[in-house]
Parts: sequence; structure tokens; C-alpha cells
Amino acid sequence: MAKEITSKNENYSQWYNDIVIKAGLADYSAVRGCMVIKPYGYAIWEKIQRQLDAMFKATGHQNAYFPLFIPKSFFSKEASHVEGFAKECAIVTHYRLKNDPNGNGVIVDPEAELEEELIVRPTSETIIWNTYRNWIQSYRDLPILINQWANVVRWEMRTRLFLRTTEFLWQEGHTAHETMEEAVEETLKMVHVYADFAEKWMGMPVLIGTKSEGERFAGAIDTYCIEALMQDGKALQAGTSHFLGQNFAKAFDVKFATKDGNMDYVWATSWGVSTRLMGALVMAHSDDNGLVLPPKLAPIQVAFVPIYKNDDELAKVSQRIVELKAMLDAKGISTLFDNRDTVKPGFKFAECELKGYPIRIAIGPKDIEKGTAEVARRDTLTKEFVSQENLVEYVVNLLDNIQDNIYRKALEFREKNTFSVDSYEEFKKVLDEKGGFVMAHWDGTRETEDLIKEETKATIRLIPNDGKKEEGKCIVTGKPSAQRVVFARAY
RNA sequence: CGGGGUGUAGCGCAGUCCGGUUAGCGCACCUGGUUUGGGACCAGGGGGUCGCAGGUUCGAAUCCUGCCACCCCGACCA
Repeated sequence: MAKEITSKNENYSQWYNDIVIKAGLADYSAVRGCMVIKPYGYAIWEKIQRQLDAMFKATGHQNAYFPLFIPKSFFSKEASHVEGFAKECAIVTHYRLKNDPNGNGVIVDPEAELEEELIVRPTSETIIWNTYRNWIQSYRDLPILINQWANVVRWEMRTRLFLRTTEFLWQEGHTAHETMEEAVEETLKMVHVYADFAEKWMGMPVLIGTKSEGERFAGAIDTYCIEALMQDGKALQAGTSHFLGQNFAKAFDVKFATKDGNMDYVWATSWGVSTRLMGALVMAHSDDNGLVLPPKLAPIQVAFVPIYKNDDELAKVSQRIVELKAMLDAKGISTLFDNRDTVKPGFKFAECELKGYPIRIAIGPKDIEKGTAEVARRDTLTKEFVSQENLVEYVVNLLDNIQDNIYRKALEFREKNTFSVDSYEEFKKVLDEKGGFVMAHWDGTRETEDLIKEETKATIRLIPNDGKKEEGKCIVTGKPSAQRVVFARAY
């Protein structure tokens, strides 16, 4: 098979592409900027979806589905929103093809032009708020807590598998509230749901904070986010939650009768994570041998590899594996018995590592004799002989252990790559030599933010929500600052 | 949208500069056998409109013109 992976140190982006392609997560497609998510990759996405969906339901949300197409006029209703997305919208102008009279296949039928063009949604605030107007008359109709799983299209200049593609899958929550306090609370609640998910399920530590003006969602009053650090020292925004104030309610005229008989505009939030999380997952944990998956999101948690020299041995080994597999299955562990006779064990071992199965168990004739099994863990690449009697318990514990260890490693990496600097020179030096998160004082102005971005390519990833107040001076202007903010070069 | 690169079998490539049998190689695939505790070996076999369209020529993967696609780097963005 010869699935050589480019070394991470040699060429990080090639390493990333190699893993995505060779581990079978995704494939390039015939369409520019669009990818095919392959079954193994999609299985991971399904696990992500299942857990997040449960968390949304547990916080009182329901799923619904809104149209892919949005009338162009909706976009002009919220000024900053249009400005944010106008440059990357795909537009439907016609609804019919016809045979080319010159015989060159089909052409767009010029007769079939739409009266009003449709925008392929880059996000759904406009269509949803246009709909909510009809659903909300009184405070009794509130809150509305809806989520949708959908695809969206943003016409990007440059694409990267999972991290940035023209079409991607995501979920977007859109809620409507009676008061500002309630909407703010919802916004914060959901960013914490994301943080919880990232840390407990993906094994990926994240910072929680507020976006600066320059990084804020188009149309939001405040954007909260979770931000993770990738192994190349670049930051990756992994989820956002927006407090939209009354901006969309005003744009779409969504008013409600309050308890005291007045009319008021509805308060809104929206929040989302996308298949970009898949990219984050790859870059957070994987190594030069391939993918490393946290057990909680691994489609296959334990792979069995039989070792044998002849049919007789195979029969004995298989029988034992089937029994052990059944015991693990009964514990809710997803297992694979790799009994292909077309490849050798060594090949299977390499493949298990490439695909990131957290645990691999090899059983051969000697194990049958001794009542043991060779248990290898993907995260540390170490192996140990375990007695078959204790195997189930051992595996159950080991899966937890691996989940913890992956998180701990990532956390350690982030801590080692988070720096505090007090001068602009030091700031640039750290960025160039080490990367990572750089904590520095900032005077809070858009001008300084833009200047730093222009000169160093680093952006303010977030203003920490739990940030310790600390008097200091802006590294660029020397103006007073109340707390450090997090800078980084980002994806 | 700027810069660079690539397009030849499923994948990775050679061949292109300097046109000339039947377009090669490795991996993968198929058949048979031997193998199987870290990416097996031997033998045989199948698979190609050389990205597309024109042109030059007795003859084009190779030269010329145009187009298309994808990747990488940058600006923009989740």
C-alpha cells in the first residue's frame, strides 16, 4: 500500500493533507474547493453530531430545517451582515438548462432567468429571522430555541480540506429571547457547551473568550469563541456563539407584545460549529504515523488482529477473538475484527496506526497457549501483554486513560506554547520563532489591532472571558490596558 | 485575484528539452502457490482516447496556440 506520510516537521500542511487523504477521511472532488467526505471521516462527523445534538437537546433546543436558498433582498436588510458575506456568496440566477443549438452539450436557458436571484446560504440568519417574524407575536411565543444541521456555501479564495472548503457542513443555532439578559446568557451557555465538547470529547483544550471588533461576526454585538492551538503553533477557531442584540429583529421587524403591554424587538443569538472540527481533531493529536483519535470519537475503538500460520491456528485464534470481541461489544465498545487473509499482520498494524484506532489487540497461537493478548495503544505507541481474563476491564480503563492522556498532552503543548510578552519586539520575535498563543496588552482600538495584523499577520484570537485583570501598557501604542489579550497566527 | 507547480493506468512517477517500433517503472489490482508475532515472496495476468480543443508534420505524450482542472504559497474568511 505504501502510504507514506510526510513528516510533520518537514512540511506541516503536506502532513495534514496526507493524513486526511491516506487515513480515508476525505477526498478531493471534481468541484473546485469542494471535498468528498469519505465513510470513515463521515463516521467521525456522525459521532461529533450525535454528541453535540444530545447536548443541544439537553439545553432545551429543537432541530428544524430552513431553505438552502435565500432571496437576495433579505441580505440587504442588515447592513454589516451583508458587508461580511457579500464577497463570498454563490448566486442562483437561472432555473433551467437547454440543449446548445450549436450541439455543445447544454447551456443555461437565457429565457429562464429568475426575477429575484437566490443566494445559496452562507449562514441562515436572514431567512430564519424572516420566518421568526411570523412565529412571534407575544412574549408567550418566546424563547424560540432552534438548531439546524445543514450545509452552507462560502466562496473562498483558498481552500483546505475540512478547514476551509466552499461547501461545508455545520450546525447553526438560532434563538429568540424576550430580554437581553436571557440572550446573553444563552450565548454564553452555548460557547460553554462547545468548550465542554471540545475538551471532553475531542480531547482538545480550548480558550474561551470574546472576539475583538475586527474578528466579530457580521451583524453581532458580541462574538464569543473557543480557540484551540494546533501542533504547528497556529490557532484555530473551533466554535463561535454570537449575541446578536436586536439587530436582526430590527432588520426583519420582529416585535413582540411584552408582559406590560408594550411592543419590543426580540433579542437574538446564533452559534455554530462546522466540519472544521474534523480538521482541528486531526491537527490537535495526530503524528507522523497517522491519525490519533480520542476514543470517544473513534468510529472503531478496538481492532483485533489475528496472528496465525495455518488454517488450524486461524480457526483457534478467530474463535477466541470472536468471544473477546463479543464481550467488548457488550460493553458498548466499537470493535473491528480484521480477519482479512490478503494482508499480513504488519500491514494491519500500520493501517491501525494510520487510521488512529485507539487500541489494537493482536492474538496469536502463543497467546492462546498462555491466555494473553498483546494490547497496543495508539497514543503512546506502546504495547503490553494482558491476560485474556482481565482484557475487558483493562480495555475499558485503557480507553478512558487514552482519552485523558490525549487531552493532557494537548494541554501541555498549549501551556508550553503560550507566552506573555511586554514589548512589540518581543511579540514579533516570539511569533516568528515559536508561534503559539501570545498574551499581550492592547489598547482596545481597531487601529492598533489592524496595524498588528498588517505587520505581523497575527490577530487577536480572543479577549479571555476569565482573564485576570492586570494593568499594563499596549505593546504598540503604550496606552493603558486593563488585561492581556490572546494573539496568534491563525487558520 | 496575484505568484508558483502539476496534469501520462486506481495511486506515485519516468519519458517531453532534442518528435520516430507495440508508451514504461514502482505500488495497488486479478490468478496460482509458498507465507503470516511490525508494511511478505515467486510466477503469470489485466488495466492508457498521455487533462481538453485546435494546429505544424510522413509521423506528436514530446513542437506551437488556446482552454480547463487541481494542488501549494499569499491577500480574504469559520
